[in-house]
Amino acid sequence: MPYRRTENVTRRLAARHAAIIAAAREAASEGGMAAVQIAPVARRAGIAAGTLYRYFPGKTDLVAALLGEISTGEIAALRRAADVAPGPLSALCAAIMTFAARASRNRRLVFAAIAEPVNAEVDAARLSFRKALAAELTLRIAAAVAGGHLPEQDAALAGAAIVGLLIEALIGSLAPDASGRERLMVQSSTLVALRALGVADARARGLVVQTTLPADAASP
Amino acid sequence: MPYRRTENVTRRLAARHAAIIAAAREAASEGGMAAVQIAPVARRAGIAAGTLYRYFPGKTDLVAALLGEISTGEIAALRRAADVAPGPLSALCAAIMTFAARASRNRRLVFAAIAEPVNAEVDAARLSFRKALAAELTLRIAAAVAGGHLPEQDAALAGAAIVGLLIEALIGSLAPDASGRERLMVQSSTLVALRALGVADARARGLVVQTTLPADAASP
DNA sequence: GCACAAATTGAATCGTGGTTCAGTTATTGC
DNA sequence: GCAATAACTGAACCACGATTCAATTTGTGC
Repeated sequence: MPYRRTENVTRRLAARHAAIIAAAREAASEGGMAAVQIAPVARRAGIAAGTLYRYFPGKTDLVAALLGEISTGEIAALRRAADVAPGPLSALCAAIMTFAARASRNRRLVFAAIAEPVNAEVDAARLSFRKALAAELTLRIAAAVAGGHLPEQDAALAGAAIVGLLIEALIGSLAPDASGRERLMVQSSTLVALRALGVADARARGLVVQTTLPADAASP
Repeated sequence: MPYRRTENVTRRLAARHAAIIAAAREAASEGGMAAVQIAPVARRAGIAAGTLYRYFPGKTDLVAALLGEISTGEIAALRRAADVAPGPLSALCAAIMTFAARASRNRRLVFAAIAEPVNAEVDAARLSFRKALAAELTLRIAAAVAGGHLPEQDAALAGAAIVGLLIEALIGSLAPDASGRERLMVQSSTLVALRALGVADARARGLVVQTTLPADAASP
């Protein structure tokens, strides 16, 4: 019985799988979801178009995988930042700022992942990213409310609202420049977001200024 | 010289032009931008596909016209509501609530118009809708700030943020039901939006409760 | 009714981009 | 080196939806 998939090959296959997703990510970062096309992505990954189909049954699955990866990464970053904060309110602030900071870097990619429809099937994946994001914030908001740091409110509604607020303020039809201004934009947006949750202005300012994000808050 | 376009014909042509846009609007209301396709729209309008091209040079122009109409209508409604309010702050509140209320009705249509990419050319039209919306709010925010009813802030950033906040809270990955709950959702969202601008909670509640919208605030 | 022009039709055409597959190359165990 | 199997290639194929256009109908002025 000649040929059994050897360790070596398995590793190469896995590497390619990753390379394909990475290529899709690059494409999306540069040109949005519209730029995630089979042929270009395959070329970027250094394989033929047909080969891609040995790794993903169809474009839908590729995009879903990409969204999944992005989602996982963003949520993880957000948690990491929140978990090192001293209290519920500063955890919430850290979570918000982290999302804002990361969205402000990779504008295009995050926007594509969160707001660019592709087709009905992929939309499920996009929705679950949005939901995960909102859910994470909702959790933190609820915790802060429970601790008496925020007024009573519908945490789920507030979570969703914050996501929308940040997206539009930072990436939607945003100020076209923002070079260098980014840090300021992130802080201002976070401020508005905190106010939306009922944090008094003075307090919010203090929180935002003293919040330090983990080193990786804005990278991968 | 037989045949000169008579008054009667002109009227019919104009009616068809309107019928086509109306058909496109219906399609978008039901299935989002993806459902705005030449053949179905033409069928709805009661004409053949080819005929549509005598009214619009291409699909892009049709969609742009649709977006323009929606934009004009929404902005007008928003102004109407704000203009009858007694002061800058209640005008702002009325504007926000009006947008929220109208978006909450025609979810699909407003979402399509504001957030569903079609192609690069149409995106210009979509952007200008978003911008017009944000600009209108920005204006009212600036006025309220000037009058000392709101804390100093970047009105443009705030305007954009409010648009995003409302969209996400009301139509994005929103609660799937909302039947009957709509009125409540609109009020809650408006509350959050006002807080985001720095209106203290109690005051915001008062504003929202006492705000009465013009009769047409939620219809065409 | 007739000549003329505009308007309309809808089937054929075209472009784009995802998907398939017959042929080729790589890998493995002996 | 060889047989057996997997992986890979890229050009051909296909689906979908916008656009075109020759043929037809409708409207106008006499």
